[in-house]
Amino acid sequence: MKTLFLIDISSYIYRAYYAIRELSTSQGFPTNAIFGVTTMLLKVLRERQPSHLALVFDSKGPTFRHRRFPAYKAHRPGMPDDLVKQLDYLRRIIAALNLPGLELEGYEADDLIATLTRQALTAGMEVEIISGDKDLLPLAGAGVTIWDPMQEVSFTPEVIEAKYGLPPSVLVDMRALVGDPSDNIPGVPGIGVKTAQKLMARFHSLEELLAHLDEVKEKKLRERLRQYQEQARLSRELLLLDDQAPLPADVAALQPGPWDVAALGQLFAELEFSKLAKEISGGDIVGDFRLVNSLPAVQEVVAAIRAAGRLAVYCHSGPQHPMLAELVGLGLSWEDGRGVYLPFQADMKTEQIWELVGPLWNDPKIEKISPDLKIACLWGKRRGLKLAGAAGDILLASYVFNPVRFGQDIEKVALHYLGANLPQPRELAGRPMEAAELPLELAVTYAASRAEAAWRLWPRIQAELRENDLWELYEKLELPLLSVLAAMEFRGIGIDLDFLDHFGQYVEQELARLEGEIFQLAGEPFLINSPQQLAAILFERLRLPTQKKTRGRTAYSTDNEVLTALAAEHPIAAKLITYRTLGKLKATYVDGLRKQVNPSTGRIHTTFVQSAAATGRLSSREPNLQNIPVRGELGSQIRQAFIPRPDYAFISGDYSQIELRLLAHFSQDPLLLQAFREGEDIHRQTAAEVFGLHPELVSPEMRRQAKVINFGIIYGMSAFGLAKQLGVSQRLAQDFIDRYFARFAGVERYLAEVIEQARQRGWVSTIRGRRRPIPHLHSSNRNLRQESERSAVNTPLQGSAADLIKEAMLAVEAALPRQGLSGKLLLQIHDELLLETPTSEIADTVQCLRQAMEGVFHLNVPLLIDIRTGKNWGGLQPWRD
DNA sequence: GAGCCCGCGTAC
DNA sequence: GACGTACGCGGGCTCG
Repeated sequence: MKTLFLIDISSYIYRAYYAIRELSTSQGFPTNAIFGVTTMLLKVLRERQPSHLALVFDSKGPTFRHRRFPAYKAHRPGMPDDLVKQLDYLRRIIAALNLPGLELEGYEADDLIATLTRQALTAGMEVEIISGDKDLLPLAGAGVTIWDPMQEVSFTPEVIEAKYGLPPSVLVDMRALVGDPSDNIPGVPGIGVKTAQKLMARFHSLEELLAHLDEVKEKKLRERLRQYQEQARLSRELLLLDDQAPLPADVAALQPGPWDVAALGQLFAELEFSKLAKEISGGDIVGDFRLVNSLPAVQEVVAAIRAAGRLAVYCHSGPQHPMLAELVGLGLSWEDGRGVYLPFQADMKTEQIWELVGPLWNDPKIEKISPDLKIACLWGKRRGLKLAGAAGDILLASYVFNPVRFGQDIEKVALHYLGANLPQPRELAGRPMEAAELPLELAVTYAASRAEAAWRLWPRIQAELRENDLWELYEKLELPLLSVLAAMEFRGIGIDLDFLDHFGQYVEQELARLEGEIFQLAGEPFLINSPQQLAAILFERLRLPTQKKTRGRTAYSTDNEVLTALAAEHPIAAKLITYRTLGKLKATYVDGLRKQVNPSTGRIHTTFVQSAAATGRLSSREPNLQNIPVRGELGSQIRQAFIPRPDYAFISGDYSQIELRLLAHFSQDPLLLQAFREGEDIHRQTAAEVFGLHPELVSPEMRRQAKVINFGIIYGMSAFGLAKQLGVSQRLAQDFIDRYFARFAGVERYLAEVIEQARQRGWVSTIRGRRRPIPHLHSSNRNLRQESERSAVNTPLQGSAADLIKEAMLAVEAALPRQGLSGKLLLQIHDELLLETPTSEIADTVQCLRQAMEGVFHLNVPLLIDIRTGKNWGGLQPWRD
């Protein structure tokens, strides 16, 4: 038997809008209702595969109920703007899904559903109503069920009877007694669900009840029913569904048609519904992907690439760094729709392949494109090749266009621009699998499709960069930087393993000792590293006073702040703090670093990720060398394990207060400018201004407070945050902030301008024109809005600092060889560059570094660096010229 | 056992 | 709820 599915679409639009957490595109366009409704529709189509279906809409104008009872639904507020905006997209998605829709002026969706239900039953069909609305429950009956796919509940007459104690047919009469304030249906005052259920169980209908009112024992109730009987009748009339709406009686024609997959893909891409886009994309990327496994065939490929003059590359390997792994194969593409795969594991010798392919790497006339050119550069370096003609890094370019949308994920970029699904290893193999382990024939598709996608993506992304004034940032800064980063990763940094191991042994002993003491004090052993178990010990067993909840607010926090407060209460707290510190050192920095040492070189090769941070900063991973401890006696021991090559020394150049200097530059605040121009200690100067003292009278405590205030300004901190940080009252913190802005009025004005501009155009920018979308500045959610304001304030400062140090890296790396110096960049730690240089060249290298870093941009204040040198990273000493 | 989230801690 | 940007560890949960 055929089933007609009737979808109460209007109510789902509202429900999705209110039920789904704030959801919008990276540009701030609200998408929560679109997403919710689309997900629901796809779920219905997927799970029920309906042959007959209709989306039923409410009519826009007044209905017979409004004419009957003018107050009907009178208190309903109009549709929120954020929802109105989404309707057009929904209309287009429904059109692309090719689903029939019904709407009739003067009728609510419920009436149309009732009418269609009657028609379908007459035509011998069953009906499934897709709705989450109670109003439709009376329709349930033989051949009619109501299903809410979002709650996964199905209402049959039996379910309804079990839930309400009444058959569906009586529900209307029951609700007529209760009324519905949200729709202004009056009902009988003083009668609730319970009473109404009882009455209906006894009398079975409103009219029966009114006809036998004498039989109602309770006097008050009886009188109320008598007094309000007309109102109850009116309520029933309003609630009763009209199944005689003048619809064409052709339910058999309500059939879904074929999807317009291209249109859907385009819509989902615009809306940034990457998961949905993937779900509907007719399938994997299609193309002609060939295995090339003979040397003559490789020669033909090379010739074809030379003729094309451009080459897209995908380096197929495991997830490890190129310095620790082997290349499995190369995916290559030089024309739309086609790609080849060169395996390094089958019949051909790796050396022979590289002999043929290497000249392509070295040839600047052949432009290179890749999802990740830095990796290609590194694999080349392993073979002694220099990657020339680097042009199109897909992930990097996508990041420059929008640093927050896709992460480092070629699959998402391809889906967005090409509407194509790049198959994952598990899709190809039918089970979870490491990419590098894929059997040859699957590796061909995997790698060649990625190269081919990069090939087609590049012109698209390149055009987008040019159209948005981002081309220069890409071409002049980020693209050349990737080669510098590759060189830094390739060099790695030396590690004194003996030192690290000895330190590790010491820490381990200390940990064992502390563990014993902690168990003693706790009275039982437990997992100290488990916040859950630790909280149980502290707050239940030891009955220590609880401090605060965790961020999820599910449990009591045991973080450092809490333990510090507890230190006054119980000796266990101080030991836990030390245990945590040491445990972190051991697990993350001793053991973690140990695992990353390249056994053949004794060096650590981090990966600098150029497309990760929303502000334009780099990040570092496996291992993260940008968060090696520096504070504390024990922490700095870790830095001492980092050493230069024999007869080399480390040089570190550290921008002094670069973000505050940028603040002075952007805001043009006279006092801040003056402070930096006079070379003052900026925190002391701030303290002098805020506390109204002569700088020489500023105490160390005042300076410390001023430093916190300065950081707070950069981060958009509130009085609450400042108070917490300083350990003063919120009132006093607000007072500090007020006095700061009274003195540095230009700063206040600038920060307000940044937010206002971001509000207007939806993004903020940095000194080199990098952009970051700030989507939620108009949000009605205060948290989200304030979070956006803080990002808007912080990003131009943090991001401009990132721009400048990146430029300095290019300058240093170019200047050193030009001056015949062999010092090399090893690490970047956001505002610091670490180099190693032959001991004999230290002085010259320092001068070169200083010039490069300080000369990178002429701010309205001096841009200064602090230089330190030394024989390990932990013991660097200030350099004196 | 893999994969994910949480709580926490490290850096700038 | 309340300070911006990252990454990584151990515990613990879910899922297969």
